[in-house]
Amino acid sequence: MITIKDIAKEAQVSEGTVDRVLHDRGGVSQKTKEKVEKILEKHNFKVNPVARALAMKNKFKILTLTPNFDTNNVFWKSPYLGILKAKDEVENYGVDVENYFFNQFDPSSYLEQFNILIKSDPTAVIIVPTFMTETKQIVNQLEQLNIPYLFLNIDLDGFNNISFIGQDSYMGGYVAGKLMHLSLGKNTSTLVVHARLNLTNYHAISRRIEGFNDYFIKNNIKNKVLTLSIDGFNNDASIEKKINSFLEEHQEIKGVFVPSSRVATIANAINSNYLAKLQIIGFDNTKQNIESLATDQVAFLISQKPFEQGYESIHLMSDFLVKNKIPKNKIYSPIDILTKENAIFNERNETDFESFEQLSYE
Amino acid sequence: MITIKDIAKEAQVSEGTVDRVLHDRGGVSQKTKEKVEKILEKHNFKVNPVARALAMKNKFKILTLTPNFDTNNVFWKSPYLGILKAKDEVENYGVDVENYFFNQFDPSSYLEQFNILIKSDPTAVIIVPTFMTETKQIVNQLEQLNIPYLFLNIDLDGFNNISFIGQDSYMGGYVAGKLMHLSLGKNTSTLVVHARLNLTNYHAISRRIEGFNDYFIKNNIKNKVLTLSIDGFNNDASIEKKINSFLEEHQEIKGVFVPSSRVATIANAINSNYLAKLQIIGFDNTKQNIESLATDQVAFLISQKPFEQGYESIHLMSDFLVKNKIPKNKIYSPIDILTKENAIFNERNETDFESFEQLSYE
DNA sequence: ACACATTTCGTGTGCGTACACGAAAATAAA
DNA sequence: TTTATTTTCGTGTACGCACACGAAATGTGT
Repeated sequence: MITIKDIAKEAQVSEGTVDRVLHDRGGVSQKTKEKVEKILEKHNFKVNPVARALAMKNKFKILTLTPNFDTNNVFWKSPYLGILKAKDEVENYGVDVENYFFNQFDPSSYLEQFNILIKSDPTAVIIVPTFMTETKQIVNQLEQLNIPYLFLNIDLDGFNNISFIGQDSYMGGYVAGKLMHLSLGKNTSTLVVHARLNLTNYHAISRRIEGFNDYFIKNNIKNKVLTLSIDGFNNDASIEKKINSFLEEHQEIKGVFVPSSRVATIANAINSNYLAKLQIIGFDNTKQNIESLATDQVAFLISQKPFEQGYESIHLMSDFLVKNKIPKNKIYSPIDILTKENAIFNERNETDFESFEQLSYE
Repeated sequence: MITIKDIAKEAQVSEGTVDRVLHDRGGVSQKTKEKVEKILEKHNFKVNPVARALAMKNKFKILTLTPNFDTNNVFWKSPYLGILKAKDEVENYGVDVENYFFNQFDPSSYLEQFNILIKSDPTAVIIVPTFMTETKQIVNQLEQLNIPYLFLNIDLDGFNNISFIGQDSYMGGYVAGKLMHLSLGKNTSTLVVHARLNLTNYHAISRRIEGFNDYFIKNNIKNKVLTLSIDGFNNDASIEKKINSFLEEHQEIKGVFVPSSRVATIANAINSNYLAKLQIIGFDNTKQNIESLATDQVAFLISQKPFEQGYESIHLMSDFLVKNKIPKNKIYSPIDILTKENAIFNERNETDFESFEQLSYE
């Protein structure tokens, strides 16, 4: 392993000079700079990230801005746990991680939390860019301060985010279409249920529906798709009423596609006599959803490894800061197909983390 | 962050003494040992793995023993690539990784390579325990030398391996059964094709078949399962002849289940007029198999993330050595359901690694 | 009491890098 | 040329831990 000292000796300069060249700190004459660079190149020198981390202790601060979660809306817990796990791991590299949360249904809370966040002088930021207009403002500030930022889970175009980590929504819907087709055969009717005012993931949701429909179109399969919009997902009684009367009217419906993580809520709302005859497909491996897989209420879940998304986002950013690794522009999570049987194998990482065991010291 | 120095100060001893207590090196009186331990406990002290790694430079050597691969049998390339990627990452922790390969059809080559490996004085070993008898001998040596070992991909019971990383074969087959059922409906016939003399993964293969059959039994679904054994997979012409004449005889067969990674070979051997009418399901995301998904020869692949298996095995062992993390006894890989559509999203990590980009220095 | 062995512990150095400080060299101003 | 100024660079210390070396403390036998 070649070290800075080796380079210095070969270039007949001091270690300090090599360091200045490496980090472009200036104060080196053009001549010696070139000499050192040539030797660096020749040996394909890479700084030892471990030593660097030790020396840099606490020089980096990654702040995250993600939606909060509660018992009703638990999806965002997974990325958060992933972030926590990664936080533990990058701490020793001198990277500090702190989390800020906002209400995913309230744009002003998004901005507000960002304004608190930015005061802590972050080295880099990871955000779930839930609202378009507000994200533009946020990004403006970040770019002025020269702070790198990464988009998590929601993919907005037209920004200079160093990367995006999340699922290809269109293809997620497309796969859902395929599974629906497999389960039902041709010539059936399916119902798409979504919230009317889902500002949050509007983009993702509509892309999923698009993909779902396209599957049938592109493969030339007849499938009558009905759509039911629901006003928010908070009033269980009204959901029940609405969906069951709709199913009453449209007895031909054999499958239900819920292009969001609220599929368990929908499944629970459906009367059991309808439920038994329906193939329901939805998104995300929340606890509730997994439960409804297990009880055969839901046939398939398309999952996107939210835990890993959070986990990876921190590592990606940490590697960017510590090791100067340039990430890919878009990092697509797997489109996991979950059934009753394979679901438990899928959430391994997350449950492992929650029951994390480690000796307290050597 | 609490350091050894802090502990030493609080215990009114030197750093050296704390170090001796931490590593149980002896030479510390019972009294001071207890005093130090109490303070260690109180602060939940953990050594900084980064500093430890820097100080321990090149003290650890992980050796792997895995089957080799070639163009005909490419499955084992993925774990190897995963191992290579991890090797890069753990190098800076003072962990050295070296790989040894054996012929997975030849027990003596397995033993032979191990005997070469063991001479290099490994700190820990990762093996794919392909042969039972020989593994017993190998493990014997390892345990006498007090060398920790981990099983990769193949799960043998009755050993003191610190962990197993791989798939639950039974459940893999079970999920395959479910997919077959979904594709074909009830009351059909399916064909299970496997090699007659597959010493290699005999255990895994038979567990998969078991799971496959159990799906239909447990869910009370009629399905006539026929079985076709093939002598090795090397003579393409003989495979073609055998399988097509079998399909000729049994026109009722609607699905083919290949409980191994050789599914593409089988699919290629089948005449196209049969092929179009068959649902074929097999295992593993090899290049050939993915290809046959894309061309609609194969309907589903059950994949087990071999790249990640290799990758994780190194990190697990490295964490065990460097950070003294105790791994879980069994680590099950996901049972990934691959289709034409989602396959490309599944192999991300692996392809990312092959086209790995990183600045040469800071 | 002494000499000696043994146990117990403190000090110092190295791992590879970051960065502050100040010295030497080069340049500009007098 | 001398002095002041700027540019260029070398030295030293810190990061937290592992481990070698040897000193101090304790114990043993006479």
